[in-house]
Amino acid sequence: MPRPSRQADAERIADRLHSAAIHLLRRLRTEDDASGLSAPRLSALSVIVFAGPLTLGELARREQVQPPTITRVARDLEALRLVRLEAHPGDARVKRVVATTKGTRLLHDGRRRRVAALAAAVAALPTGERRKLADALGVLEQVARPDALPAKSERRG
Amino acid sequence: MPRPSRQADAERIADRLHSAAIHLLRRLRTEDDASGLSAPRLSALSVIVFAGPLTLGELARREQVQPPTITRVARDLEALRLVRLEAHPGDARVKRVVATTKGTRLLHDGRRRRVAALAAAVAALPTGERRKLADALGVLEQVARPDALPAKSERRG
DNA sequence: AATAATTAGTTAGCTTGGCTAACAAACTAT
DNA sequence: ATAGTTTGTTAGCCAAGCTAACTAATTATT
Repeated sequence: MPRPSRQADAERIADRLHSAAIHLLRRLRTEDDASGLSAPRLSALSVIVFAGPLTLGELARREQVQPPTITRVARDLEALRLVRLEAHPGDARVKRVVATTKGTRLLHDGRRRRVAALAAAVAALPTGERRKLADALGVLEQVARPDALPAKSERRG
Repeated sequence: MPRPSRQADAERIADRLHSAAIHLLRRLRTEDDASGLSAPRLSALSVIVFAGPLTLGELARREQVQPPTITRVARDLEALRLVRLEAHPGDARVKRVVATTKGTRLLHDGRRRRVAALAAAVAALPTGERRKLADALGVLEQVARPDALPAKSERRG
């Protein structure tokens, strides 16, 4: 058979990636009960824990959602005492989100539990397969990043 | 540093995969406008198109959602004339979902558009990186399949 | 200094897509 | 005939996304 064009190849990869991501998350969602946190909350908490204190706007951009969505997530996480909302010194418009000890602890425990089932499946893979997955993670993360997309038809590199 | 245990390795992979999947889908969701179909509808339509006519129950299992969710998705897709709901010959309880020509066409066009941005990012990758991604797709799909996960602590194989 | 423009975040209200509980209809087994 | 099972629907809830419209605070302009 003729070698598929780079474009066709990329589209096939993108399509399968898309589909796999959908099914992966559906599967993981069923594990939510264990951690007690939904995927978006867990994701936001994760950013707060790992990316240190940051403003709501920064968090919204990181999470690729609109400001009102972050307002609610932050409020909910605060009600659970997993984060604190602090005034920004020097700019009274801004609020900073900081993880509490409880939040940090819950993140690690909960997240581990949440991915436990997936981790088990990964651990059950033959070494070669697991290696393939590990090798692709960097690219995957890069491709999943919002700025990975060429704006319209630029960056044709 | 000491080589991480297989378990720790698997957990780290699972964790990053989880995170990447979340961000990937968020990114893709913003492309929804182009196709006019949301991710769940597109996914369901895809199954209907590729897995041929199937019953609502089968579709629900495939999509890993509960029956009422599928009822609604099917109703919406039918309202858009993308699928038809037919009586099952020989069992009046059952409904079969069949893709219309319009549905099949829209799937192919829409899905391509939907993943276009992702495909562009993939196409922009250096060949080696793109190869890594392609190599991991099979494993990724396997891991994303619902039965890939050991139920509780069974299926340790 | 006053005012205009911009920025950060919130509130209100809508939409989609999950879920459970309770049900109707149809099929199957006793 | 009747009891139980299976298939799908209806009703009603919740989470999490969005836009539009707003307040408060900062920055820029006159």
